[in-house]
Amino acid sequence: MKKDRATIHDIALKLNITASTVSRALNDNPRISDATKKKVLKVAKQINYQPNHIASALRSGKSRLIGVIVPTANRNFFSSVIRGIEELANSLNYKIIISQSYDDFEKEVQTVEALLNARVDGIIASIAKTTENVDHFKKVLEKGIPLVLFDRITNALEVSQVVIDDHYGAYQTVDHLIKNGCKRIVHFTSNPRINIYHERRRGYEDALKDNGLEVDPNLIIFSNLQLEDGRRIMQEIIDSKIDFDGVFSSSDYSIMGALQVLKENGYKVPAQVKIAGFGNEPFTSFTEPPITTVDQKSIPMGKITAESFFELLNADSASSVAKKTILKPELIIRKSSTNNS
Amino acid sequence: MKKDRATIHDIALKLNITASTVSRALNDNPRISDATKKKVLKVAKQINYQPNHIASALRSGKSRLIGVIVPTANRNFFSSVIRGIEELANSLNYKIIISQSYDDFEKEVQTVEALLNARVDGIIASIAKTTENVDHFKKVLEKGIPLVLFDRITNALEVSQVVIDDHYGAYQTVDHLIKNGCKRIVHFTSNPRINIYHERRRGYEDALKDNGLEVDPNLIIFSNLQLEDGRRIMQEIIDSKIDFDGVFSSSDYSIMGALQVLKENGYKVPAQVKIAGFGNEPFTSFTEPPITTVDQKSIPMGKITAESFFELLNADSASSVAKKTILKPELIIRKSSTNNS
DNA sequence: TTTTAATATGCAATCGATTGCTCAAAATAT
DNA sequence: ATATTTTGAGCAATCGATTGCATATTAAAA
Repeated sequence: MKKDRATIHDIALKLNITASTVSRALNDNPRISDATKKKVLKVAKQINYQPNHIASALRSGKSRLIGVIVPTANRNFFSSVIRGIEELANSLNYKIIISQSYDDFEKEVQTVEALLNARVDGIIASIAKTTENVDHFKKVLEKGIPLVLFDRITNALEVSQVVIDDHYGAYQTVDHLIKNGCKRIVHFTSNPRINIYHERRRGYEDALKDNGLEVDPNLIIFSNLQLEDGRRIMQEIIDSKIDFDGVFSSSDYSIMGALQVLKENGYKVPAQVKIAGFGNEPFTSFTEPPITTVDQKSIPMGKITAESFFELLNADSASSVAKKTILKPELIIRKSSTNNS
Repeated sequence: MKKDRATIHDIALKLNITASTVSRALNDNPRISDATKKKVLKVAKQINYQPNHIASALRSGKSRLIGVIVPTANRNFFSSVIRGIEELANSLNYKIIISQSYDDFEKEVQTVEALLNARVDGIIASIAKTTENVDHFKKVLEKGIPLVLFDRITNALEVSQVVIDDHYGAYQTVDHLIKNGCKRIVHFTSNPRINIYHERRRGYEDALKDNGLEVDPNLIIFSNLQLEDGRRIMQEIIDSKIDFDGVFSSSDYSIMGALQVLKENGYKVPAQVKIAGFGNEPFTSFTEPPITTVDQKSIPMGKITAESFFELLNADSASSVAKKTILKPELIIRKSSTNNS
């Protein structure tokens, strides 16, 4: 069990040259002759040399690590985005450190700190639900480290951002529900300080108005949008005898809970109540009936997020090219919201 | 936009002491007086000093990074295990680098290599489905770097491992199906070189035998166990007119596909066909009927995996304490497999 | 043949933190 | 008052790779 790893000095020793030459040979520096390069490569392979990225990072100041912060990797949307980021990053010889904030502000702050100490070359993040203050991200910018936000963004920061047009997605969905006969549509939403919920709600309201329907505040319910929240809220609405014939949720999880409760209470979906969620989580296609939802274009989002990141990374810090990319989401119509079923 | 980060030398300069002293002060070394320590701490805070882990890693040879390789983070089981690992790791001041192999052998090999180059202090992994050769993991061991495997393990390696008792889980499930009247149970399985599928199949066969039923090779179907595989296989079985009254799948995804096809073909579940999956993915409780499945105890598994890892890390490399932990999974009985529905 | 220009490599400093060894000053013991 | 400890810090090397600035050798030009 030999623990010692080969270094460029070991190679140098064997060939009776200096470490500098070895280093240059390995980096394909034109100042080194092909003959030497070949010899170096050969010995490197022979003694199983593996570069020490730590040493290189210290010297160059570049760790080739990117910190990625998501609320939770356990969601189709986030893991797809991560995959998109990872693909581009890996092809450019970067590794990503995935960290989860679990939607907890404190954890997010600590994570940012830890990533900075690990000397990541940049950070890509989607903000936690409970985050109301972004000083920790400001610190990142102050250090001149590239930062790109996606999906859960904030306007308090001058950074590159990638989002979908949440207003559009919600508008399309609600318009679709109305076209299918809904007149009293309940809306599940969450903390309005979070851009995505705010925008989706605006889309909901605008669609109602444009179709000559009234916005009834009693139909707009705030929660954490988990499955249990959907269940609880749906039951409360049913119990309160409020009149409704549709539900549009900002999350697939809470609409799932609502669907369960609706069925438990004998409501026919979509005959009596039409419903739609947001996020296109895979399970929405497994339910009975399958649930209409909005696809967030996670793959392109990951790709574009990574592209924006590397653009920033390669830019001369002076011309900080903070730009906002907005993708169009896609309404996925399934049985839960249509008449002809 | 100042990019320069403070170092211990900056602190030393301000206080007219040496960097060594600062370093010791920050590490609370007893050889430094309290007065000096206080001054150092004060200046450190004042100039917003943040330790450079890279430099420290180079010198100490410890990066305080743990590489975690999973087939995909986009699965409830894996993300739960990751969470368990992360919690313990963070509390000990370690960060984890999560990498996904996407169940691809080549990617796994590259990932291991990349993690080694990043000089992680150890690796925790669940092996990719397509991996048939574990030389890349052997290399990890040869370097004396702690390696712990969970769930998808291999016997070709002398390392600490954490698994559930797959045989037990499968046995319980199949026994349950039989007790509920099934006599011809189809089994969806995958590559038998992967321990979990092999064990689950053994459990399936043993349960049949112990109940006086025959093992019919025609009922054992190999695939990748994705949803589409489940759909395809189920349709093929139906088309082939093979007699069956139950399906036990080694994966929740393929049983989901099977359920869809069964319903599309007019089969009543569970009245005519009883089904059960494995994994307790959240969506199994959302389906109609909800699907009986096996919970893999992901939270304890993550915790125990991390514990085993740190045990190895702290052990004197001589007494390598490779140990295997086996957790009991839990059968979650739902409507898809019971009579009284 | 001498000068100039390429070409190939070496030297030594550097990145920031850590640590074994040395040493001066202060405290205690004889 | 001298000898011995104890305490607090400094010096310099180290981790492994990189790089600006020589330098030696060879080739081409004058």
